[in-house]
Amino acid sequence: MQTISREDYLKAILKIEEEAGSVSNQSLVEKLSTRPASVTNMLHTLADAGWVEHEAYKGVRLTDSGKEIALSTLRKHRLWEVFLVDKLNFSWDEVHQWAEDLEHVGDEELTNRLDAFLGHPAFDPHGDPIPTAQGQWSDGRNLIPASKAVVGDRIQLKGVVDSGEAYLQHLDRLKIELGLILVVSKSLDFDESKTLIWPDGSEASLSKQTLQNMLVEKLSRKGKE
Amino acid sequence: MQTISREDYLKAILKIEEEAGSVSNQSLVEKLSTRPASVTNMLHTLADAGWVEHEAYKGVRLTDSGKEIALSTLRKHRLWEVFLVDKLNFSWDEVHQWAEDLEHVGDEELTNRLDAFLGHPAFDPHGDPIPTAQGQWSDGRNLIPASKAVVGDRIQLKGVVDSGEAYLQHLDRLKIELGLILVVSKSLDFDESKTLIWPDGSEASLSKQTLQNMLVEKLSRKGKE
DNA sequence: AAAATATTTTAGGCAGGGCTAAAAACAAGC
DNA sequence: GCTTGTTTTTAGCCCTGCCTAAAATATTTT
Repeated sequence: MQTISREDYLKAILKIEEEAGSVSNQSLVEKLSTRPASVTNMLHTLADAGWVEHEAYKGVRLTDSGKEIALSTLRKHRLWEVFLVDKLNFSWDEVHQWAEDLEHVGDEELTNRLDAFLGHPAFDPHGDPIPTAQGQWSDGRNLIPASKAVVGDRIQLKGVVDSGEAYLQHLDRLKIELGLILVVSKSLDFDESKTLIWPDGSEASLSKQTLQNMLVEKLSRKGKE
Repeated sequence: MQTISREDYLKAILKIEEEAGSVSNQSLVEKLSTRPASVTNMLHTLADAGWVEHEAYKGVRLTDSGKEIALSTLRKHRLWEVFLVDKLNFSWDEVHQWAEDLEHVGDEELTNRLDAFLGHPAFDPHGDPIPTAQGQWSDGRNLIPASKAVVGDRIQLKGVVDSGEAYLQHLDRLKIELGLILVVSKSLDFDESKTLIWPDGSEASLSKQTLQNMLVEKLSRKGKE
């Protein structure tokens, strides 16, 4: 049985704060696949440590020190993911679980050396931004879901909303990977699917679902990036 | 507080079996810096899992499956040490603790990829042999403690008996590292210290203690390896 | 062989995280 | 404003590994 650490909770709270604004017990139950009572327990632990502020029945908020730990853990996680993909040649759908373990190893010094060894990557294998050693991680990019692209657009895949194994493997089967440039050739309004053209000239139609989870950068309609 | 895992116990039992032949509760208490009751507890756990055979008051012995796990853990530990030194530029006295954590991450697949990435190293940064994926790890080398070398011998440092921080840092201060070739120029029988000559011509006298912990290969008295 | 010493095991607890079942608080509907 | 239903918390217990203190077994000394 894989036990969920304090850091895992902090990371989850951080993500939910961003996605939804407020963090309920329920939202943590879902994100972490655990039970309400376990969450309540842990929130007490985290509050006692000064990492969150918790008001019974009202939800939870990261304190500054909690956020610092969450970002530092996220940084380690994403750097190790880069290591696993770039150096050990794992594919992007295989790395999450190991990174989950690796993120609990090492201190700031080790993390910084790993960062340097990897060449200070800005994004992980799923296109998620890697926080800096100083805890900065404003994305800076202006990405939109591919579902928002219209006919004629040249779009480049820069990230995914869902980095679950199933979805990533689905993209693999479609020969879609980070950096790939596609052109929207047709848009079926009734079911919101779109037909896209690959650089090699082949084309295929992607479902609304698939498109919503692809984060793309819109390149100029004809020219270059 | 850093908790000692089952694998750590198996590794310790393996080492003590080799060093001393039989493994007492006491020997584990010392090697793992813990308490007798904790050891007894864990030995029950390990025996229940079928990894050791334990007879009360008589000692403990690894089973085949226990030995397999111990060797596999040792392999992971030593490969990660190579990673930390070769890739992240840590020094040989800094890596043990992190490797202790890293060895619990990943499966055989990850370990084999790490092994390949590192170029299938045969020895870790302290000169200890790295077991193969098949659990082989006969050393093959014929190393002797430097204390056994006599005047005129050319010796090359290939390993250390004690890989504790203090000893390794002591060697660092003496500009002694793995691979270094020294020549024995003088031997003081009364306190068993020896004077050695470095490749750059400088010389220094090492104590019996220091010499006993250096594992060297005796090169031909004049020629090459 | 008895006494004294050393080692190992049992007994009983602590802490971290997890769980179920039941109670309490909040939110909605009428 | 009361009833129903959902969410959150409390209560009580499990498991792993750790600990101390005390009892049991070995070993050594006399």
